[in-house]
Amino acid sequence: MNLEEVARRANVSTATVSRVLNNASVVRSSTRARVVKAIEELRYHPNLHARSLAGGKSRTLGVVLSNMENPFFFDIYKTIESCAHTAGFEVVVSNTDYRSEQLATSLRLMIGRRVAGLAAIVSEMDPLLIDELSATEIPVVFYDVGTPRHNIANIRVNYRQGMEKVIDYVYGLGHRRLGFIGHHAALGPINERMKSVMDAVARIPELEVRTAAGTDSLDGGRMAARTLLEGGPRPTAILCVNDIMAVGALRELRDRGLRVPQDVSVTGFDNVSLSEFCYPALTTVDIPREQIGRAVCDYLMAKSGKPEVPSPEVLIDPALVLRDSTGIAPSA
Amino acid sequence: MNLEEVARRANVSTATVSRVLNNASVVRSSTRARVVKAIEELRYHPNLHARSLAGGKSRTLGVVLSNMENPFFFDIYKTIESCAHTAGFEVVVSNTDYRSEQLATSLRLMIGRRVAGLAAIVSEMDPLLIDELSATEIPVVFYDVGTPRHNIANIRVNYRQGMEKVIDYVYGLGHRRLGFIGHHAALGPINERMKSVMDAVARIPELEVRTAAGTDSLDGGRMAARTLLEGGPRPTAILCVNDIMAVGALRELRDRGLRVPQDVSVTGFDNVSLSEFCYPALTTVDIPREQIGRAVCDYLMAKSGKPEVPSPEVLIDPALVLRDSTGIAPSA
DNA sequence: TTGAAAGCGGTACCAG
DNA sequence: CTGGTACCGCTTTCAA
Repeated sequence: MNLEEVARRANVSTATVSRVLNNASVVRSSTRARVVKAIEELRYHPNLHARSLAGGKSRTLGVVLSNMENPFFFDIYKTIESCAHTAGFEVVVSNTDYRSEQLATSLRLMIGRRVAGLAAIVSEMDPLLIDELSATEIPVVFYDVGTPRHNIANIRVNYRQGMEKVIDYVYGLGHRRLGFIGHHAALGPINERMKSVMDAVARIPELEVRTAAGTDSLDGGRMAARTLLEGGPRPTAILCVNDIMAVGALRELRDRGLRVPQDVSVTGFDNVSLSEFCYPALTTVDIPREQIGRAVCDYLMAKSGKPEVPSPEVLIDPALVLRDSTGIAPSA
Repeated sequence: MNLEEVARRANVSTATVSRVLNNASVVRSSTRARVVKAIEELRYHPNLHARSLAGGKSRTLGVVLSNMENPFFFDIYKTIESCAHTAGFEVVVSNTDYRSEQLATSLRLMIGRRVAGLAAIVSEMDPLLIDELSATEIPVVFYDVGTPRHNIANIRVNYRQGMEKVIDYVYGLGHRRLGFIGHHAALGPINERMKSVMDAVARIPELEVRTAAGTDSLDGGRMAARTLLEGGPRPTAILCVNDIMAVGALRELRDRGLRVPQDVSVTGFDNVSLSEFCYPALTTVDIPREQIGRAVCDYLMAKSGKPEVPSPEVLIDPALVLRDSTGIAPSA
């Protein structure tokens, strides 16, 4: 089923069918009616591959995420999608599961699709891949990783400042023995998140911290908490790299008969919706995911076509959100 | 950047470049090396649109979901994706947010992409859209909706049986005044889910039930619970259409100082991971999402190409999962 | 207002 | 083993 069949049935040329499909206003309305009729009768659906091949331009944004299952990423994605849709762009998404090999695959897939713009909301980034992207003419936005380059913009959150707020806060509550739960990708010493925690702790000599890692999931949080609780003196406050791991940690504490926050305080990060629905509601740090998504999307769509557009500046100082999972350190 | 430029640089024809790209084994290794070198130097990435246009076949599956944010849908998607990937298929996904207009858009998008197979894991389906799909030669699987047709298979879960189990269980615990929380798409009297609940309740004359609806989200569950609790005599058991809405309901009950399960029992549905991590852990019904995803994927990939493949039979009798959110009816 | 035809970037068949 | 070339389905001048 293609243009030609439609054209034949409507007694017009393929050019004309193409015109009504793209509602060029030049078509006489009687002709248009005939074509529309043929299209419906034939249940014709234009081949999008042919279209983008012939047209040259894309009107599709690519979004690559580390873990769509984590609402943090999903919320950003959702914002990008709705923002793109209202502007008449499509969005195609891909998940990396924090695997750098999958990242390469996903990114190349997007390049192959000749997306109009590419958002990489991922934790890790191979410099060679960045070169590869930079060589294309596709506008790219990275979140929280890498540095600006040709056609590559960056948008970041001041994770460090957020972490400092958390640590100062629990310190103020009398906590001295801390635990930090991260996912594997966030726990290497090279990692920005890890460094932030360590540096923030190092500012205060009385503080000590032990770390543990799991997968970026509810269960990963539970497992990491288990490791933490079985691997040495019990921390009085457990800081988590994000909310879902914190919810996992809450579960483990509950299973062990430890009360939150009376026995152990817990903090999350991101302020995803779940952080308010779990029990106890999580003290966390708000990362404005909508703002991030909007900035990414606006930039990519503006850039798509235009040569130079200012890089979006979103280096936010995230705010602490106090809820019920933190309290005064026990026996303090 | 295209085949021709690569070909020129490597002093071969485009046909040969195409061959090394598709690793046809016929290419002399010295030639191949030259081509590979050119590809890398030029940072060449094949245009996937051109490829699928020329090739004719697709190796991409389309997945359309009502609400990716609900882990129920996401888990199915994830299974399909991993299943497809290991078979060398790509997956492209689209969300409808329960909006039938968006469903039409999504489905047409998939048709336009000439996907090799299409999974529609959605709650509602316009018969006209089904006709439209049936007219294409794309193999389609619907979940829980519609009936088999040309090129259209169906896969369903015995929701009714699951609901009956829940109701019999809470009845056995002495509950007589029930509340049911659904999302809007699941609450019309035409809806299968709604009917299941009503019929299951009707079997037992002593039972009465009030219903409320919200969006399919944590917050929707909370709001629906609020409606239920403010709109009449308090139910002693609140049955929810799925787990995330149940978690939302738990929150509302907590806010009102009602203890679960001492004052009110709550049940979920689906048995998503969160149901085990919330507090109290939810009594729910297990829907084998992996099995569903696998069946969908296997069918579509088998069908893609072959003319007739048996329709996947997954009419499961889902199992009740007892946890901590249900108990004996108060003052019973 | 409409049609003819030249691509868009690949694939695959047919020769050589 | 390699090259030439006819498509794949659509868009887009250029003429009529």
